[in-house]
Amino acid sequence: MEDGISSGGKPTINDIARLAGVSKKTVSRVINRSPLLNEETRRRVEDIIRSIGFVPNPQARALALRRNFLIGLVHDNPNAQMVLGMQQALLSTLRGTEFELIVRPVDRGSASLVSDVRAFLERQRLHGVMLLPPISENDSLAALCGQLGCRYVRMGSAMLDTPEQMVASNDREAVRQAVNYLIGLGHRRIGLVTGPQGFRSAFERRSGFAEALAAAGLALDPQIVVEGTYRFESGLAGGRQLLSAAAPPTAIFASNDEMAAGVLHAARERGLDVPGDLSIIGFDDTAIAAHLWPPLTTVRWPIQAMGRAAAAKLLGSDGADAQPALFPSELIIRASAGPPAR
Amino acid sequence: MEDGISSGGKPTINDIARLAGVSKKTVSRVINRSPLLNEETRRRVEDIIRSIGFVPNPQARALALRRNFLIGLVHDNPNAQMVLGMQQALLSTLRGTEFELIVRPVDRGSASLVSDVRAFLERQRLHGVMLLPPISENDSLAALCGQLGCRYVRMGSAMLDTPEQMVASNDREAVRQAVNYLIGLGHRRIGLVTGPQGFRSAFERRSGFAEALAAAGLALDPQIVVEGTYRFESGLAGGRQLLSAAAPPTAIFASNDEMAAGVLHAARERGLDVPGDLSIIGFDDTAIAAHLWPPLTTVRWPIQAMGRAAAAKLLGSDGADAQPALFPSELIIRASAGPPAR
DNA sequence: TTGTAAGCGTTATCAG
DNA sequence: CTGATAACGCTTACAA
Repeated sequence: MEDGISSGGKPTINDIARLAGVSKKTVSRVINRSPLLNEETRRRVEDIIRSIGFVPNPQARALALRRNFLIGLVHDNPNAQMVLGMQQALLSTLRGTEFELIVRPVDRGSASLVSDVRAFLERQRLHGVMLLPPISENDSLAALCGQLGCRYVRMGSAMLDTPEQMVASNDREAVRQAVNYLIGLGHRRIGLVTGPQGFRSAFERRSGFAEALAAAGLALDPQIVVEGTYRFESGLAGGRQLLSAAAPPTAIFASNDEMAAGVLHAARERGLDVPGDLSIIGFDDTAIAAHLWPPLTTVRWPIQAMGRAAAAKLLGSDGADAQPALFPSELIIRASAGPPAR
Repeated sequence: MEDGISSGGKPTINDIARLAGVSKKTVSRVINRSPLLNEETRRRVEDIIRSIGFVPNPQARALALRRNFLIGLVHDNPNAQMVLGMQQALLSTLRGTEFELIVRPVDRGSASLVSDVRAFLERQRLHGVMLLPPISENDSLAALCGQLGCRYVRMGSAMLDTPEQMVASNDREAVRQAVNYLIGLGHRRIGLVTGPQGFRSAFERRSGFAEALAAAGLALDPQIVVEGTYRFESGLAGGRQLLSAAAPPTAIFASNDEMAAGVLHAARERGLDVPGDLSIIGFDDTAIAAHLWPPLTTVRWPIQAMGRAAAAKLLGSDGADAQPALFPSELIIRASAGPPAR
């Protein structure tokens, strides 16, 4: 049994070392792509590794390196679609690497948020974490990561950090475009359902809305602005309110698709034709958007591209710096917005 | 520095041992709730652990135990809502334990599916895995888990395994109820959009459909049965086909909500009133269902309860056996189904 | 360029 | 009941 595999379990670095006639440290160097290694030695060891089907034990590596091969996805997100989209994007980049994804929902309302995350990071010794909005907007969380020596990337609606640790959409600009589109269709009285206060995305979208109106010389009538929660019900309530205003809008921008769906319901309740009597634009291009009737004109942000870039930044592999930090959104024109009937 | 914490890093089991004046093995026993331990010793060690804020290093534990404190979620799922719902449910049970969730999408079409999963399980040495449909229907995968000594729980539309390793809905029964509801409303000609062949859920739902018709003495006319893919587009196409049949149905059961949304579009295209001219029932009660117009009557299965039960089974803690394996679904009556107009 | 010895922080073995 | 001592599989000094 001189050159066999050690008893029972999977082959270890020792087996490879013995078979290759080198020390385990050399095998370790091969695994870790150390540059100071005889090219021939490397080939020989690599051949054996391949033929045996040896895979280094991640637990042992984690212990020795004091660092796990795990990427964390930390979020407290009201938008299931976004979480899942990001997850898919991250995983598509992680696939084929030795990294795995570990998902960690947190409670942004909790007083212990920061200490919870700290405990999580310290325990798991993650290679890096992805922070999704809205907790990505929490600077103490980012500071914590830095302090713990854990890489991080924040996703947000605006640049909140250095480009190396950001993937950002430009919500303000995207909403400007959407509103300009409505103005171009002939709308002069445009209502707004905002997102909840305290969300940066809500702020950015509202700002873009206001800027577009201002640029077109249109007034922002507070009578047709209502705050929502990003949930369907608030869109429904907001829509009812706007449509029962003394001078109702001919178009409504809802700060996300779910609320836009609510506005659409409100329009239906009043027997309004969309887009004939009321144009509606949403934001996010979630699955629901294309499935509504009429299909919803909305803003799509490239979550797949953002997620992949984020993963690349987190892995810190070659070309991580080449990854963009700002990702333009796109107005997806469907049937829910059109020229005003009157 | 006699009784201080060892330099730099976090406290280890050694620090606790020294402070408590016991061996590290004793501390280990306390951590692992060994029964053969002097009660006073235990208290003393526990006090120190608490006061120091010691948390055992999971990487070291994983190495020594050859078993990670991780639960895997393995899926290849077309239904984002389900994946996310299951994730939330699992996490809500894992929260507060030492376990973390690691998400692993796989490709069910791949020839290397089983070996991919094997590699994953062997590498990560998971405590347990949750298998979501449709790959949960793959018996070789389940066998693999058993063989690797990895706990597993499968989610499915029918009992595919022992109750200890199953959380199942009863899709057949649920669809029977849904179709009975349509029959009760007065429908006699009911169309069906099935799920794709090879999916157990599609089979069960179709069976339930057929059984309900048979029980009511109604014929199952193949002219108004069409196979879908569980995607919106196939629902749209299927709806168009059914509605252009020589004798179109007055009601359609779509095997999931996404296809039901497609059927709804098809009805709108023809200017049909729903539910006046056509009743529609879906399955899943995904987010979209309540947001469609009219809100969709559909079948809801208790994914949260299933996920929590699954997590309990995976952890194998007290009461794991008390967890149910079969979870009844519920018909959610909204506005998309009503009495036929004629 | 390669090897030796000493960890990383925990648990298992097997005496006391 | 408790404690030395040796794993677990890999990496980082530090030599050679």
